[in-house]
Amino acid sequence: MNTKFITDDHEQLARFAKALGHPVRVYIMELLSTQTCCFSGDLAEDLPIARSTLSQHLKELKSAGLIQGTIEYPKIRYCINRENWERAKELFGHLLQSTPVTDNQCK
Amino acid sequence: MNTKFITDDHEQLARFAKALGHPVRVYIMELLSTQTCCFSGDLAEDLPIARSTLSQHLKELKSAGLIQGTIEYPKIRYCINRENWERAKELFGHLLQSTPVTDNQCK
DNA sequence: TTCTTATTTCGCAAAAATACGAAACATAAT
DNA sequence: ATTATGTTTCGTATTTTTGCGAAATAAGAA
Repeated sequence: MNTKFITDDHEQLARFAKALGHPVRVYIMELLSTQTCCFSGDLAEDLPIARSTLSQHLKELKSAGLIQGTIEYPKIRYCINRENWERAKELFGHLLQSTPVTDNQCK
Repeated sequence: MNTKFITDDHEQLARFAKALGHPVRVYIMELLSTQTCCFSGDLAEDLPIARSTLSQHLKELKSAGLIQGTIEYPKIRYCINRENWERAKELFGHLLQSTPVTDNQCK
């Protein structure tokens, strides 16, 4: 409980991870990361959940900064937020690519 | 709601992501990914949370398969579960490294 | 055997996530 | 002005997560 062990990067990474912590949201991000964009209705046809539920998942991804929506009436086009996606890439990459030492080197 | 849009990989990635969806757990995994192992008590000294709370975070990481503990009385040595960590690396890597096309290619 | 140590489990409470259907919204078409 | 369309917000219920302190546990030391 000393100075500050949990950094802003830890917090940010946790926020991104939490947003990815549901299969539906993983599915959406995967789709968006290959296809650049999509409409809520198209997703709704694929996924076995209510549209209102899907909308909430989109809202979460949006509030985590991973996607953004632009209105194209009567639809809404959802795309990846590239800047933050890059940031997520960096943070996850840093965490996952760190190479654990051979073994048994506890402090 | 057709055949199966959400795959086992989506589920697995979501499970890993969810486990990483808390700053304390990110901190722990970062520590373990550089330092190979640690004891619950050492973490407890660093982190501003009750020991029982820390224990629950460790339990969650364990049940997500990201870490494992071996008893060394009176302590417990926690290490990364390398096999699953590799799996997480693959899954996250695949998702994050996919290159979105230039723009505007909705279906 | 009794004490000590490191950690976990238990019991609880508060907050957040998940999900649904109904209703609301904003615009474009009629 | 009314209707149609795609999506979101609202209200609600259920489940899960987060957090704490107190009690339990398990083994080694005294």
